[in-house]
This record gives sequence, C-alpha cells and structure tokens, in this order.
Amino acid sequence: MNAPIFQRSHSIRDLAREFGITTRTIRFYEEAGMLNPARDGTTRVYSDQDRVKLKLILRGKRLGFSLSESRELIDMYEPSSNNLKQIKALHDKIEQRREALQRQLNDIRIMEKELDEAEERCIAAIQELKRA
Amino acid sequence: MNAPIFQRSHSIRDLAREFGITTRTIRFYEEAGMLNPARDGTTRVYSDQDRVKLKLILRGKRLGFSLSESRELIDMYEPSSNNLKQIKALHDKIEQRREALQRQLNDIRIMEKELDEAEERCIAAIQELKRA
DNA sequence: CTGCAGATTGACGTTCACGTAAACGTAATG
DNA sequence: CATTACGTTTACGTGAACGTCAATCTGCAG
Repeated sequence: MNAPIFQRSHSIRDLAREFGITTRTIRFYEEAGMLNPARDGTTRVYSDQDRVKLKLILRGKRLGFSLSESRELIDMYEPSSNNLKQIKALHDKIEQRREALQRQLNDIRIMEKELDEAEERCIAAIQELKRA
Repeated sequence: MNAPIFQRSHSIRDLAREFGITTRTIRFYEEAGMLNPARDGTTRVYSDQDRVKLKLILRGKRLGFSLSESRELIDMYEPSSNNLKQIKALHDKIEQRREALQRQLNDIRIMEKELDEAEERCIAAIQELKRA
C-alpha cells in the first residue's frame, strides 16, 4: 500500500510543495484560466497533465515570460482546433517564440562573456589587495 | 562638422529612441539609483558609460531579471571597492548569476525541443485538414 | 461530540515597473 | 512674438502577480 511512483492526481498542497510556490499562486493561475483542475466535491484535484501545465508556466516565468505568454505556450500543446487558419496562426506564434528564444540565447552568451570578464577583474583586484 | 561616430554624450531622447523605451523609463531607472547622468544645468547628459549601463539593464530585463538584480549585474562592472571581503562577495554573486544563466540555458533548450514537437503536431494537423 | 488541520471563496493590500498628466522652464524657428 | 519641441519635477494612476486575512466548510483523530 505504498504511494505509487506515478501518481495520477495531486493535491494543491503537494504541487505547491513540489514547485516551491504557494497554494494562492496555484489558485491564481486557475483564476487566470491557465489551469482547470477537477473537483472532488469542492476540493481541487490535479491530474498529471495539470502538473505539466504548471511546470510550463513556471519555466516560462524563469525565462521572463508573462503569464499570458506562458498561456500561449501551453496552448501550443493542444492543437485541439480543427480550423486551418487558427493552426497556422499557432504555427506563426511558435516561430515567434523560437526567435525570442534565440535572442535570449544570444543575450545569455553575451552576459556569460561579460561575467567572465567581471570575474577576471575581480580576481585581479583580490591579487592586488593581497600584495599590498 | 558631421556628427561624430563615437558620441561621448547623448540626450535622454536619443537613448529612448535608440532602445525603444520612453524617457519616463530612463528617469525611473535613475530614481532607482541605476543611472547617474551628468547635468548641463538641469538637463540630463548621458555618457557612453551610462548608455552601456542602460543596455545592461535592458538585457537583464529580456532575461527576466528584476531591476535590483540588474543593478547587481551593473555593480559587477565596477570593482571600485578596495575591501577584500566585498570583492569576494561580488565574486560569489557572479558565480550565482552564472548558475542562474545555466538554468535558463537549460530551460531554453527544453523549450526549443518542445517547440519542435509542437510544430510537428501543428504541421501534422494541417496535413490532416488538407486531406479531409 | 469536540477540536483542529487543511480546504475553499471572497475581498482587500502590496510591490514592481512603469504610464499619464499637470505645471513649468528654455531654446530654436517661422 | 507666438508656437513648437523638448526638457524638468511632482504626483497620482495602473496592470500584473501575487500576499494576507476573514469567514466558512469539510474530514477525521481522540
């Protein structure tokens, strides 16, 4: 009767603990229409899919995306639409996101280089102080 | 009497135009203590160094850093301190930033992969609709 | 049954990152 | 000289992303 390795459902508290956020935050994402957990009575019950969505939102956040941008990302996982025009619009958004990521990647590379230089100056300053 | 290629000073409007932000934003960054432009009378005069700082702030923004985090990044460029302890603390922060960037880099890689998959599903859906 | 931990729904508060507007100075231009 | 363009400070407004608190409702251990 151990806990199953692959849980199919999670409580709001479990998810909050797992991702290091508060339950308020999770409920807020639901208010924003990004999560639709099932209910056991009034209590929210989160599926593995809900967990994945939450993960996507948080990763988006780490990358500096707004919640509505993250929602776009989530929507890309459900080509539920059967409207060609909508799907093409989605495809465009995917390309836009990809380009945004490329820009970020570039920023990161530049910033890493600059951190390297900053570190060198730092180390040099330490050496200088040691000799003085 | 042409404009010099390397300007030593810039007006607030020039910078705003160059970076696609408003003058209000630039003044706000000054309020936050991240820029200290010289003054010609009351008018702000920005040096090339100020311009670089602004660039750093905006790059930080694109990477999802808060303004105070960006300020930390800026501080790394001026090992003005001659206090060994402070320099070492700075060095630590540089390492922390580097690790944060690594996490971001990882997030980006994952997200790119997921965008690839989303695109595939998208294309598949389009094909499907074409045959129907 | 009692009590208490943990869930829920409002509703209001807060911080960040600016926007917006008012009131004013200054310099060039027609 | 009047207008236009740009600059300044001061102050209040705003949207996003939650925090906090109160009131209420479960479920269950003792």
